[in-house]
Amino acid sequence: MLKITRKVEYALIAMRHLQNEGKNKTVSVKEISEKYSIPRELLAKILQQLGKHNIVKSIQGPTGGYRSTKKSSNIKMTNFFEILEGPLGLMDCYFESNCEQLNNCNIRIPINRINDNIRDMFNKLKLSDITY
Amino acid sequence: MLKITRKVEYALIAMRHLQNEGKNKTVSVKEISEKYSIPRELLAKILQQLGKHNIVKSIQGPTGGYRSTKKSSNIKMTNFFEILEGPLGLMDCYFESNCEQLNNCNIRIPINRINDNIRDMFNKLKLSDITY
DNA sequence: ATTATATACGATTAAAATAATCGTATATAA
DNA sequence: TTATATACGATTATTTTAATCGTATATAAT
Repeated sequence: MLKITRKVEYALIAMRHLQNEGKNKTVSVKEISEKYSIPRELLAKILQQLGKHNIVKSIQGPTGGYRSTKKSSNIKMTNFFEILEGPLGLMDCYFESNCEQLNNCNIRIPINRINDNIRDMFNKLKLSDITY
Repeated sequence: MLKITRKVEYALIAMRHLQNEGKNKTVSVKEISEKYSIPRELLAKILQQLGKHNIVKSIQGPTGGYRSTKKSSNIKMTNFFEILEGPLGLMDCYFESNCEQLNNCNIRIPINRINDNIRDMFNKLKLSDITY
């Protein structure tokens, strides 16, 4: 529990790489996938997702690839995670609750309180805290 | 990602129940499993695990069941989680590293730093923060 | 003593979530 | 025109988590 997924792991590795190597050059998925032994197609999809949300910019065609766009110190980790993994909560009922047990669930309130703390923490944490 | 597992969820529900109802009486797995619609065998195993670590005390035979033992304000959530789920880290290499990529992994250090923060947070958080 | 009702626990099976791959389309620099 | 890049839906494989099963043991009540 509380593990980050490979998807997020790969995304972070790629972002850090773009941050360091990709300042003034575009970096292809191939280059990153080979350097860090990440399945190419999977990484491609991850970067596409990040592209849709303007975390990176894609350039097509040969000599194409990716660059980071926003200043990573502006990107909250909560956002970053949720782009890749959807709503971030210890339990699903933090966001939506079609849970049948809901009525006699006795931990919902305290768990949601803790969830707020975790979200606070990841709101304060910026992508740059990882990529620098 | 970052979700608590059903195992932990069930454990917390049971602990809160023991805390409230089980002050002066033993509570059977059956009672808890029925009240909260938790699979009985699964809950049994969870409580057995907690029993081994003296978080609860088991009494066998008819009229038997469980009681909570330690004061829940003394139980760190880190411990509680790790009894049920093993080492608590965002990535496995926080604890052991037979990871081949390790050399050219570029996010290990920052991720581990964040992990320390999360562990700090869950060390300060006590079971009683959830069960009261 | 016998019975009914509890926990103990290893082994197995089922279900769900993640990870990886495949196939086809499109963009574009050389 | 060709080679090399991203785009993306669909499928398959793998791993993790959840649930169940079967058998053994403890013990209170009768």
